[in-house]
Amino acid sequence: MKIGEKLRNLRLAQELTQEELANRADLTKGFISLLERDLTSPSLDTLELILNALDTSMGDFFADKGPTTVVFTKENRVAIDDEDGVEKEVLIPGAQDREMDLMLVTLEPNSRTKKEDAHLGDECGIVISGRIWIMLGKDVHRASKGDAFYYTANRQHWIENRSKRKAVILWISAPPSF
Amino acid sequence: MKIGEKLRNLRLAQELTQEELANRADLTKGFISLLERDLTSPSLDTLELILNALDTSMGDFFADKGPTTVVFTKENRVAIDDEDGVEKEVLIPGAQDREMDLMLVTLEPNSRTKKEDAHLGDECGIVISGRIWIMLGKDVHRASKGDAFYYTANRQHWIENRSKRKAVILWISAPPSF
DNA sequence: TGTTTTGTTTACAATAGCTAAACTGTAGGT
DNA sequence: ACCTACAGTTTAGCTATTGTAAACAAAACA
Repeated sequence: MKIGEKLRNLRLAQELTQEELANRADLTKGFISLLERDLTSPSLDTLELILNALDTSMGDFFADKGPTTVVFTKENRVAIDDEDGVEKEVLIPGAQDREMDLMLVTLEPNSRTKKEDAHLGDECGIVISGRIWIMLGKDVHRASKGDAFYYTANRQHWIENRSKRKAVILWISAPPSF
Repeated sequence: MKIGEKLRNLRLAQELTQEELANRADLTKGFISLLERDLTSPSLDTLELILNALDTSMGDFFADKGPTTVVFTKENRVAIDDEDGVEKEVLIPGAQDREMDLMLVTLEPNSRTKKEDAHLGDECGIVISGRIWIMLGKDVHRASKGDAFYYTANRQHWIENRSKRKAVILWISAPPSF
């Protein structure tokens, strides 16, 4: 796996020499040189030392790069099938190569989204209007207009609207799972 | 670094035996056993093989765990100082241990947010009302009500409202950087 | 109880991971 | 032009790590 360029860019961004980084990480500048040119590979422990010295983490380091399109208009939205009474629109299509996925979801009264199985990553969002019931495994959480929500998607989860009014939410998943 | 428990949980979640995972990753079940009990450490290439076999990625694997609080009401919001004419509210405080940060930002006409330096991670959001100008280094992107936006925060960036009407946006950062 | 399945253990070999030190290229000062 | 300092590169070498093979142990099943 090629990590050299990324490491070099991070080091330069912090205005460090190979020797300075090596000192911070308790390594040698020769090794840093080999790493940045992908002529060797560090152990996990060593990589962690280097990333700590660069004020970053494994998760951030391995997060995929973002795309070039910045603004996505309403025309870009892609509707996704879901349960009856639920209208799902991906606001930023092609999320496979992105860190997050943004979705606008409208739930008619007494409707619910498809159940999602546990997966890696987190989800969050905000209630634009109405009220929702966030189902996490066996746990139920209620959120009203203006409330935000956040959870790790390590249990089966879905969202219900048990009220008599339409609910609209903005739903974000990192990494994309929708 | 301890990755054994995480690997085991991922393997069990996919209902694989150590031998099945080993086969998928072109390794031996003995090695999987050692890994899951943190009695050895894989090389980066080998870890990548294993994570691919588990349908995940380095970024996801090393992403930090999420929190337990799920719903955040308006009372939880925390205002953040910014430039004149800009009102910033973190919707989910305590984002240090989360994958994403959610912020509601109101920009009065002819106002702008503080400039943020380049950092690791991505940011996205949606324009709730009004219009914004997304400044990415030297690039300018305009977004109107209903538009979503997404970018990698690898350049200095901030948001302006160059219109004569108030703008309200929902702004997400992964990992949190606000 | 016996068999199968799954996980653990360990000796071992190959090589990866990292160092130390010398070398190279560039920039700046005299 | 020469010298020095700085930053990066290169390479020989060594040790510990990485990963295997095969035997053993525990758990599950019939």
